[in-house]
Amino acid sequence: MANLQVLQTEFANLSDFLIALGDEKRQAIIIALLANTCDGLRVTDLTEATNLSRPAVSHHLKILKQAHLIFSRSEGTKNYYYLSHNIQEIDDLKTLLDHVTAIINASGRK
Amino acid sequence: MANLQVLQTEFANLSDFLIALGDEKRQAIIIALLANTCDGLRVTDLTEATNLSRPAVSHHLKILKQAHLIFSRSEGTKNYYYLSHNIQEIDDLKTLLDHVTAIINASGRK
DNA sequence: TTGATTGGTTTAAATTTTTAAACGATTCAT
DNA sequence: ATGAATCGTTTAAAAATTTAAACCAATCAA
Repeated sequence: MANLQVLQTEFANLSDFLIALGDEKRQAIIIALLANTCDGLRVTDLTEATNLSRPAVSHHLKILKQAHLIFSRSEGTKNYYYLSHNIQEIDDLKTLLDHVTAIINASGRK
Repeated sequence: MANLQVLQTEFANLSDFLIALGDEKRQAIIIALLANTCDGLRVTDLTEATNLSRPAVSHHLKILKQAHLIFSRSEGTKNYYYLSHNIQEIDDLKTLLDHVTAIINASGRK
């Protein structure tokens, strides 16, 4: 039924995800990871792909990880970063968008 | 087919929209507008609904307007703000999310 | 016309975000 | 062990965002 209280909660829960997706640098990281989902990419790979410094990449990876967009695997000193194959937030965001359009349509018709 | 170039364009075109949606203050404005889509809300209404100052509300309204989320109508000195009833970006964002999941699923299966 | 109301803008300050330099910890090869 | 390589962290600086105070323009009522 999507009342406004539910909507507010959905919005709040998706803030980190939306902020993570909105930044162009992080979009570049996501796209680089999308291009290589087989064995993961390391920080140095991503610095080349994005023209960012290593600490900057590391920082954005942390934000993406907190937003549950990526995860990582360690082999010795090497860390491989992947996109999560099952991103719950994608479905949650679609649900939120559906709720918004439902409310807009309902009030427009009354 | 959603290759990566297309995806990059889709991402870039939605940056403003995603950034606009990610901020909690703007979420509060959106929710206030969702609660009243009949005759619109004025800046002073929104300052009460959000506990923001008038310049802050004005600033966020500008960002929301640039993201095509809202529009306004003037009656004399009074400006009424509405949610757009037809937000193209919502459909665009859903398309983008579908492309992302399609790519993730395709590579996970290979 | 005068005074009051509404609300956008500008400037500057405060806050947050982003970045880089330096450092530290761990692993691997020799 | 020793040296090299990988990469996260911390600190501080730079950049961007957000906010408020003050100001200005336009409209309306008297």
